[in-house]
Amino acid sequence: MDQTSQKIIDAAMILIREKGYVATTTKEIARAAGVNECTLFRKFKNKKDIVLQGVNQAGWRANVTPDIFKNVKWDLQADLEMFMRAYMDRMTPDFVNLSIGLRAPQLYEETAPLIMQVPQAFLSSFTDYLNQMCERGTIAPLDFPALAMTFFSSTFGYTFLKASFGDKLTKVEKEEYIKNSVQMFAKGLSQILDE
Amino acid sequence: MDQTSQKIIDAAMILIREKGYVATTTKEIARAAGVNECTLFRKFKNKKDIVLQGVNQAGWRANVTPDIFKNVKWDLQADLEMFMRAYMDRMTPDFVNLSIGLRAPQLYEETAPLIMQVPQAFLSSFTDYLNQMCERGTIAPLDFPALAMTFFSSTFGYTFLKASFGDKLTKVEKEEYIKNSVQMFAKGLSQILDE
DNA sequence: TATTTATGCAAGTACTTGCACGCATTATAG
DNA sequence: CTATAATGCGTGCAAGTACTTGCATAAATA
Repeated sequence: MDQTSQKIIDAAMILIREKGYVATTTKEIARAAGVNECTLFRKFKNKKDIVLQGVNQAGWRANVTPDIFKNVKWDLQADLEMFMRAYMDRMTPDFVNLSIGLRAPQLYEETAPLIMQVPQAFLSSFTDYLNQMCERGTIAPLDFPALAMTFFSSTFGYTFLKASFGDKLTKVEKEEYIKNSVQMFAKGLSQILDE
Repeated sequence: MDQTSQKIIDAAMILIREKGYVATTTKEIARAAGVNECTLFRKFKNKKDIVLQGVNQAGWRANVTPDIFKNVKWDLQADLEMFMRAYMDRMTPDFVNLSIGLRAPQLYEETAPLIMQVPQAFLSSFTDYLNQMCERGTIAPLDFPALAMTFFSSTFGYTFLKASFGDKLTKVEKEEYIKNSVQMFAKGLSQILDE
């Protein structure tokens, strides 16, 4: 990937996360990239080609991969915190807004599988973790796919809502949210064994 | 509101939730409404005016108001189920997609406060509920704004993810999700008192 | 019946869109 | 230094954009 093409991709992705795919024009992309508009079409097939190459670059994807969940301590509270924080640290408002900006019918079919990779990685890693905790006897056998979905939904939900509405919806900050949520989840999950 | 104007608004809102505000053209709106394009501009100031009148109509807002949370039974498990189900029944994929379609910089500033009303109504109603449950001695005093955010985030998150990815992300169905989530939340909230 | 009102229709405005071309200039590599 | 490739620039295009205008017609209202 040569420097000019990269500048074009970067400019396009930034504009898309600010105003969405449809509203982003090739003229704007060119101006933002500091190149002439026709250069876009020499480097890329068309506008769609630019963003498809963009979403396939590691730099334009939130770095939420299964291996960030590797160093678990098999301590429920500590691990839940790690899972939630790992997602929130990597899924910044920028990535949330980019995901939304890519939600154009013209390309959603092609980008959705990529966007979905992050939730899928989180869910499968976390379900695995719960299963192993169950095998270790730390938590009771439960519907782990459903509970993993609950935990992820609350993690994703907070991230998305914060990115969308900022402090106008809630003044609860990230650390306060993680602390209280994890405490409740940990108790909700482990309590069953105590009975 | 005369019949023609209503047809125009309805057509516009449906198109917007399918392809977003920017990608929806006035020509399409007119065709979908079965009227001539120039009629749009006789009835409304401009394209933006159409959707602003739309979002201000009750029919184009998810009917999540504080009073649907009124008939609480002061039974934690039952009430949590009611809260979550009330939101999910009313916030259909259609409304989720409409909210996303309205996320255009040209009008987000004006629509965001309206879109935010639903989360705000949920959060404040639910925080009130937790406070009253605390006064009744059913649950221990905790950080209720944070925990309300957790509960709402998981409710919203599931709804949003299902609307976005359908069954491709998770096979966990609504009732299964509600049942397991509520059970964990109820235990996570009430358990503190047991100690 | 007479008059207002709502609408359709066709044409046209001014502007933007993605995209293509030729040509001059620069940077790079042999 | 020379040849090749990459780029900037202007121009142009066909189509599409939101929006307007003038006029005919039909329906509702007086």
